[in-house]
Amino acid sequence: MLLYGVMTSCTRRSDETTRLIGTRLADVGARFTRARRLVVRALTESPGPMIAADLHETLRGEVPLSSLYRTLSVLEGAGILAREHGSNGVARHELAEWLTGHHHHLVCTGCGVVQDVTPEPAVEREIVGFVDHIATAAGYRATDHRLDIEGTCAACTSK
Amino acid sequence: MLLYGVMTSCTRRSDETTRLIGTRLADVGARFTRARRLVVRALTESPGPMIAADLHETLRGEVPLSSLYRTLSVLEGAGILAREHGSNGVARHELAEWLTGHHHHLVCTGCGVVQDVTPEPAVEREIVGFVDHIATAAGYRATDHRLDIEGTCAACTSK
DNA sequence: TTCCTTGCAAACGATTTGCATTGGA
DNA sequence: TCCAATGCAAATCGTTTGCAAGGAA
Repeated sequence: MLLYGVMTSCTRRSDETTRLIGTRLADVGARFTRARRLVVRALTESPGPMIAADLHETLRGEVPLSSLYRTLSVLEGAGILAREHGSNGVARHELAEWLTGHHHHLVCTGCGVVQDVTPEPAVEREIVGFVDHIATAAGYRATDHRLDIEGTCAACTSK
Repeated sequence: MLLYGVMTSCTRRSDETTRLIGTRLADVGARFTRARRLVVRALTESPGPMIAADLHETLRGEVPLSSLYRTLSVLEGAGILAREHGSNGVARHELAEWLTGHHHHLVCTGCGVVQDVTPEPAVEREIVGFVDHIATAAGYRATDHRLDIEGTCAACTSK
């Protein structure tokens, strides 16, 4: 069985996640402020990474853009968020994998939505095996990998 | 056996590649100008994708920045180049896969160099299988995939 | 009280575009 | 010849930062 949309199905654990995040912030001498809670919550409830503009709109004026960017920067510096860049170069933000679990991304070329996918453990093990094989053969020591799958989501396929 | 650095080992075919590119440009009503030849050559000789600033420097004043960007845009519009975005959001450019063959990227977290890797066919087939499996299970129809392997290259590992 | 955080406005850097000029088929 | 391509300067856009004001421990 394949799990996807991990975070949305884990909201019952959001208080535990919140506690972990508070601790991590304290570790780097930062506070768990209102804006930071709002951003973490929005990302926790999202099925995939979000860009700053989306967050800004979702938080409807609660957090001005510059503060939002600073919030994202602090959370990333604390290792709570991860940043990546979509095909247009705009930064996408999501909770780090130590909070969500390791996962990959399905990118719909139709509507642009990005969705998390967690392969079943056996599949992920195979992928890791190939990644190590490829890296080793090229003289690299692999530390991480990112698999983006492009395609059309169910809704866009039926259009 | 693993092949990597595909393009550098294929320079003997660069005249054929050049012809294909000229044809493709003609198809979209564009000319194969000096600047476009220079950019294509630089990318053909590179072991991996390049950012605009690198190209600008490599072409040492031969092509002003704005023209370089327009050149990249035209070549991408014609399907000759592909664009992706590194961890800092800066666009990286490379020849499209119909010219280079399908490949993935090894990203060195030490020196930032990005190198092409072409897995052996059996490995690539397995990867495609997993990609389809994962996409299908989530209701997507996979059309493409991108695998970025992060790690440390031989030089950085020994440092 | 002491820092951390906020919000506004201004600065930045990568990329794009208007416009007059140049150049290639 | 004629339309595409060029190059400069100015404009965009996402993102970052200086600085003074506000807030939590």
